[in-house]
Amino acid sequence: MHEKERHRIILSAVQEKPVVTVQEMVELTDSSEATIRRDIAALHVQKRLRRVRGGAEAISPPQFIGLAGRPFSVNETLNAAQKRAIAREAVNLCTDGEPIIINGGTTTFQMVHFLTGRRMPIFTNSFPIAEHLLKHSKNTVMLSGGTIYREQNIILSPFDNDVTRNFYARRMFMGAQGLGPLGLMEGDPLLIQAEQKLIDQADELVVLVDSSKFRMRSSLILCGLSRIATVITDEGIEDREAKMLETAGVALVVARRQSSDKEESSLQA
Amino acid sequence: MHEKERHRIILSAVQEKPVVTVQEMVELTDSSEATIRRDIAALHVQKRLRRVRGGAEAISPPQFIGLAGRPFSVNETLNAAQKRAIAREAVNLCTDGEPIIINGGTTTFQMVHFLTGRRMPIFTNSFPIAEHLLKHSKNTVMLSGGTIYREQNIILSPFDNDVTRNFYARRMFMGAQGLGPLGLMEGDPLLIQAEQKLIDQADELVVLVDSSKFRMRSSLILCGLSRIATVITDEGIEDREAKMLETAGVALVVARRQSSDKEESSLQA
DNA sequence: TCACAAACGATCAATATCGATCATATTGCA
DNA sequence: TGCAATATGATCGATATTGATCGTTTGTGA
Repeated sequence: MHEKERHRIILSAVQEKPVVTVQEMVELTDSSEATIRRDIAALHVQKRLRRVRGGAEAISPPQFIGLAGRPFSVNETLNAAQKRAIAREAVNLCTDGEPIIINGGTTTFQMVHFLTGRRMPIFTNSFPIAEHLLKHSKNTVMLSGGTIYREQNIILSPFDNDVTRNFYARRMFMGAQGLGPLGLMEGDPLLIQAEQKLIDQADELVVLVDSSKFRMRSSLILCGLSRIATVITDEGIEDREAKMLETAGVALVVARRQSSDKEESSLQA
Repeated sequence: MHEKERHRIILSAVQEKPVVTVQEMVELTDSSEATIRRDIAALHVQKRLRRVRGGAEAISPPQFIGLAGRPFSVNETLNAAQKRAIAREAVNLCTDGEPIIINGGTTTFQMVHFLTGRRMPIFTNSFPIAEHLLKHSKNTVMLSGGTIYREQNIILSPFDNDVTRNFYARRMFMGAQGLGPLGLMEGDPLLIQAEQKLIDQADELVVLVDSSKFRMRSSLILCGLSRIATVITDEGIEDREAKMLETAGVALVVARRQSSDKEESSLQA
């Protein structure tokens, strides 16, 4: 990873959250603490961000947290490391120029950081994802039309004859609330609606779920395992669960966390 | 491969990605590192790109142009006071609960400041308008689907059977590049396309133009005067121009610049 | 206040990149 | 074809960047 590239990612991360820790940037850029510190110092003298103990913050505090910041406050900080590692693997599956669909969600949102240097047509129903990609990348961004639901951060239209139906991609990336033998599960009916609109617009369905999702159950089934091409998860996946995916013919990618994190205790929480 | 050929490839790569490494260019052109370095050096002195350690980056944006910041930087600062006064009058026409359509543009963008305390369904094809309303108001925001064009800051879909067709409003607000006896004129074909999609989705068409627009001419006619219900402009409008509107049955609102602006007024100082 | 852990800055070795030089290949021209 | 001019590729020493280590500073909680 090169200096400019790192600077881009760091600045993009600082836009996201009011304050970003050195550790987070280490994970994002896959470089060392020392390098990140040097980068922060350089960007600080360039007045592109403000250096604070533990990390960096955006230069202009009157920035509203707004929409993009909201997903973080709820459940983002907890499994952030896993989600990022999973998102990194997801982006690694992509080839420049190849169209993709990204369904809104906190895990899929993490993909934006790794998409900054890419160049491809990206369709999404998530306003924050579109916003971030527009501001921090040169990808072609396509958005589904409809009402913006603030709580779920997605755009949804009651009409079927939408631009959505005209976009076709090789891969679609999505998160979920749970993943079991019956298939992909979601809790929010609104999300189900949004996802079902997109799910047939791509050849391969790639599901991004941290390993805790294998033990979650939910009332609403979105689709069966057979529809899923690939699952990306973290090292917490158990053999039994991996076996289940294998039996169903689902490819499995296990994302390893880059650095030695002591958040390993997050399982008991 | 010839020198010119490589230069073309390198420049195109730099346009697409903000930063390109020497290694990537080596793979792209199938030539050696030394050659690429020479090429980069040559293009650097020609100011066609900027040389950085490890590769090259695009010369133009050392900063992210971003989206929300752009409309202001171009021609916003100059006529900001007028535009804001016009936008205030436009919002004054609205009633809470009554759906409206706001077409993208620098003048219509100013409406967002006066919509913060309102509560109505707002449909727009402008990403910055949607972004601002989401972050700073509680209005219900609806967005048209499609590709986001960065230059014009609008969202446009090549398909007609869009969610757009299902939203109907009492009023639609739009700007224009010019307004003359022949009707409403626009310069950018892309904007024309976006506007024509929306124009029939509202009863009343409200046009926001500062008075200089009466003396502007443009090649593309969007619609005739008869289609326009109301024109909002500033005190610079001349009698002859006001007469023209009256004859065509267009209501005219002249926005006076308020010295009692609660916003930061650029006039006082 | 003290003890402890996290964050920091400095240093140094490992690595990557650069610039210069020279050998080789290609092109243009007589 | 032969020759000169130029472009390209390879090598190597010089330089810059990176990552790890270690001692110091800062913040936190008992």
